[in-house]
Amino acid sequence: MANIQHVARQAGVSVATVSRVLNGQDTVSAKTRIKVEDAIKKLNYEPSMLGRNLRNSESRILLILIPSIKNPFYLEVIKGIENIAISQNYNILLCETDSNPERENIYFDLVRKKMADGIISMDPAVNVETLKKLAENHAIIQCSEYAEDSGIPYITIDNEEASYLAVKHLIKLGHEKIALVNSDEKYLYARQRKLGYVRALKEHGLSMNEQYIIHTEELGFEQGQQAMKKIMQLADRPTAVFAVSDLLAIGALKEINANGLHVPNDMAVVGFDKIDFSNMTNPTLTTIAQPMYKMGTIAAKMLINQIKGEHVDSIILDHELVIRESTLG
Amino acid sequence: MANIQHVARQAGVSVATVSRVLNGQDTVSAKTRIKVEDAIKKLNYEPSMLGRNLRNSESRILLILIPSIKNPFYLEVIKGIENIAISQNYNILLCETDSNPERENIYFDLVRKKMADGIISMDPAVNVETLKKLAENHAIIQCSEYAEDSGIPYITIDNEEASYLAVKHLIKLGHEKIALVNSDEKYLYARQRKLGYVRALKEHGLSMNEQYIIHTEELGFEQGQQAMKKIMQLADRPTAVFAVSDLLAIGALKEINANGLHVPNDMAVVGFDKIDFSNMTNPTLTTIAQPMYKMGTIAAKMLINQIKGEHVDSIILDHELVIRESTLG
DNA sequence: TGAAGATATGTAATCGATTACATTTTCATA
DNA sequence: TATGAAAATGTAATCGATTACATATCTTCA
Repeated sequence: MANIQHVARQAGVSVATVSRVLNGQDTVSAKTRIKVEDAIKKLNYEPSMLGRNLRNSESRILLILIPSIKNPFYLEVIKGIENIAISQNYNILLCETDSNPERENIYFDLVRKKMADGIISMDPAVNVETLKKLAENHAIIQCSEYAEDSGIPYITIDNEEASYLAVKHLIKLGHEKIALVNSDEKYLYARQRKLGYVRALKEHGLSMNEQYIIHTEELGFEQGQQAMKKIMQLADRPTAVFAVSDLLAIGALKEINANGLHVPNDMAVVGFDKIDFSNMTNPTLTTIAQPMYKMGTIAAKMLINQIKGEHVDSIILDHELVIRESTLG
Repeated sequence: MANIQHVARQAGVSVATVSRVLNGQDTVSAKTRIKVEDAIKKLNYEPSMLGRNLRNSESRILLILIPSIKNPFYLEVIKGIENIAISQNYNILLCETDSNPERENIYFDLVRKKMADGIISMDPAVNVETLKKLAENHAIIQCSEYAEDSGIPYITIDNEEASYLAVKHLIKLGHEKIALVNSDEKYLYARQRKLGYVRALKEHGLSMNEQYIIHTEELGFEQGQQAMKKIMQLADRPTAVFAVSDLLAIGALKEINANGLHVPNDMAVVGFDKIDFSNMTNPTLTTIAQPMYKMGTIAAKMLINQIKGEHVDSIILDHELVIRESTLG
């Protein structure tokens, strides 16, 4: 396959000139530019990014760290990232850690080895210490989930406030016994969402029942079903459930249906994320909408700016309660 | 940041020796190996893949072309690809074309420019001519969707047979008026699945009603709903629907529910792919299971073998009918 | 016409690894 | 101890681009 030397020879110019044409520099005369372009066409030449990248010490690849590709929440964010990336001539390497530190390390190595120019971390299970160390020498943005004191810029929503909003909605509807299906509280977002839940209860004079709080290992349909099973068995059964993920909420919904109970009359359900599925369930799911796509675009812009050496500030985006059948009948 | 020269100097050896240690060659004495390893540790050295890749004329990146990241079918396949890739020291670049030729071309360019070592194409809307031309100089595997006469190896299932199986199942249940929600027949899989549908009808002496065949632009919930709306309006309404994607089937399900009809008593539904969500709907969805994960692993192995210069043969995997509530009550 | 300045082009170093080939060191054996 | 083979290490070319700096060519105007 042809390289820049061949093109130079074919066009009767030096490689420098070819490179100038390639990069659209304006110091090339029209005549030589045409000669070079002809040679390029004739030889079917495509510049190698391997050479260019080495010379420029960049890979033009952005790494996206997610726990699981199966949660549609991430997909919408990724779409946002991707569109910005493409428009700026970057490409994205999607890295699914499965919350497995070994996997994570393989991907971190890509940055260390210059195979990627920066990281957007969306993995709540990420090793914060490693991330901090990496951030000393590399561009990193935290998206959605973040470590507060890490000094690494992040973009997210106000999880506590969103959760508060969801629970308040249920309280306003008259519910007094509200279950919380949360994920492991080792994750910041889980702690924040619990805080919102607690605050809403307190503010409306409702007492908190520890039995009403269920923790799940992962965010999935299965886990939602399991959690709901536990809730169903409670002596003093709640009349509403707030799940911190639509996936959990949909699993819960299925379990409630399986028990012959009616949603929302017997049990109201609120989810989180507003994934596409949440509007396909029967009944449709009340949920908290996050601006996922926007979050992705901004995260990408932040990262690219950071790669350029600019300073970037953390950002908190708005959320919204979307009321549908699972709380309104 | 340290490079191989620095390490060599620090260890008092040549770069060749450092490189040998790096690549685990056994011609290095234990003594020097330790010296070099110490130097590496001391300097916090990480070999740059940019240098290595240029020298080796490889990027160790595999490109995966999918139409939309939103269809969970692809996700499971991708998981399979990813696991094999990682185990063989490759990484995957996920490329969502949105069936947009411009996007597609951006991604093809990555291969032309040596930024990727090969392609797994899963996009039915791919430009076959371009793909064929690319295949002359680059490693390419077609996964799930393929062009028959392209000469490019593929891995897929027997779409016609799978479709036949689905429709036969409905016929056996006594249905005689069966609608087909298909995607655009410019795609091979759509034509194949229609063939299976037609064959099942014919074989059981049922006449084909063109009105019962609906085509959709894309595979999504929306399109499924729209298709079902049309079916609902038919004078002689079918009693069953076979949709060529779970997404379409789930959209249809929603529309049927919205019309106050009962599934499967008033209208039976069969989908295709067995995505996770198909078991969460109410009622759960009868569907054709494809071995998605396995398909991914094999596709990745095929591609890597092809990159190595080996000859690879096309493969057809088994499918399976999964009977659930949407046809059985 | 010729000198200064502007414009166009070329030369060669560079990015950071790998590796063919050359050279040195080690070691067993005569 | 000398010798030759085997083992260890080094030298320098190479992958394919970019770019600082040097040089050549072209304009312009006194």
